[in-house]
Amino acid sequence: MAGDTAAPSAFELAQRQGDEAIRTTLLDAASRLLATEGPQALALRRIAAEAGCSTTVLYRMFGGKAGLTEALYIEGFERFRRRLAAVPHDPDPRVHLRELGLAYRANALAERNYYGLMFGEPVPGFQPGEKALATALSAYMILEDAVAACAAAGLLIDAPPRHVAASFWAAIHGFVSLELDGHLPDADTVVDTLMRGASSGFFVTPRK
Amino acid sequence: MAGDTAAPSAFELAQRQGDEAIRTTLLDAASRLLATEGPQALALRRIAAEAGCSTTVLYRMFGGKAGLTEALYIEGFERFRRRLAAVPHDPDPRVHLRELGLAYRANALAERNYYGLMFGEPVPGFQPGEKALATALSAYMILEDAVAACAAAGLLIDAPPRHVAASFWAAIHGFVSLELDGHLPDADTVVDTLMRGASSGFFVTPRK
DNA sequence: GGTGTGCGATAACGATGTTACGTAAGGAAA
DNA sequence: TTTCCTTACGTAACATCGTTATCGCACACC
Repeated sequence: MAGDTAAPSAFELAQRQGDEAIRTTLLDAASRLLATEGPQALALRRIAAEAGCSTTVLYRMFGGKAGLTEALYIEGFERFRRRLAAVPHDPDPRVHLRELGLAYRANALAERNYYGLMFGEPVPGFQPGEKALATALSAYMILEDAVAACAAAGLLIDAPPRHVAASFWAAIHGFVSLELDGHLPDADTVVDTLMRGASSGFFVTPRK
Repeated sequence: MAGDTAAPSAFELAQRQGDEAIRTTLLDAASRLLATEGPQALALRRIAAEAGCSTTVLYRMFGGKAGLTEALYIEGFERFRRRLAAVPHDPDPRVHLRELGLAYRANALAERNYYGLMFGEPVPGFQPGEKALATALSAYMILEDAVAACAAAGLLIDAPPRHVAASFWAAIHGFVSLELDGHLPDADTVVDTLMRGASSGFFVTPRK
């Protein structure tokens, strides 16, 4: 009959373009499952079925679940870094830092399953490897640079800028974690108090 | 021969004292496994073997893995609350709040597997129920009361004390989370900067 | 054209949470 | 005391998970 050949799966299409296309196709399927159904849906059989292939391909591309999780971890931090890098530079470095904090929160809320993968531990045995931690660091550097800009402008308290950056990161990260866990019912208003506290806590008013 | 009766297991000993003793025995075994080997070791067969019984008892006592996880979650927050409540009350409420923050960190470091269970999500599908969240809230209330004491002493900035308490919690919680994840190599010095920022950010010097 | 190499699907293995089944024990009623 | 019923427990089976072994097939290379 006419309909002898079924529609080619995403995997079959990618297969003609080399391993890199296969890899991104699988990663896309996994990413979609993570975003829409949460980390529970990150089962290898599930991902393979979604892409239209068998789990063997996942082992060839990622070595196993740990490798795939790490790839998603890196992808999450990449998206994170891009979002932070896209925040426009306000002339006032304090304002820029504040807007980075708000973008941090917005990104975490928009892709909470990625955020959980990056900072929670929804995949039982997973520990990020060297490359994964480097990617995380590159995202964090955007925050640290913003704090360094504040320091260069003489706006910072007398403390190592790196410690201030880590403290600021801890504050916004903790806030987001609690919010995602449902511990902060009125998070929208709390974030204002948090930013106010960070402003008056880490900054000094420059003597003109 | 003489050695006909083997040594009675922990479960058999508890069995003679009623269901409550059985429950605490199983919870003790699970708690020990969690503390020493991490959440990976929280397998029902493993816990049952440790206590000397079968998994059926776990289902009768806790209804399944979710119920047992919730019991451990509550136990973790209970320990947390007790530790925070044991912090001596410094006359200066600001000092008391600071020491609560340090106790928060110390407890998290001492029982990091419990902390991961409470704030991470190492058991794939687990969501805390109503009673669990209430227990968590009672621990948090100690922090909120300390902030309220600061407010009563006229030491707080012009913001709702509840928002200040939430912000303070977010900061120390985020710091601990990052430290446990290995993102803060020099955590010991960062905590000083964080506390300094919180002090000058959320407090005002009272006008005598 | 033969040959080998690697890729992918299928199936099996161990471990997990969960459920069904059989059994023994203990108490209540006759 | 005897009988019966309820309850508790252990064993075994089932579905699902990550992982690995096996087999077939297609393509490339000589």
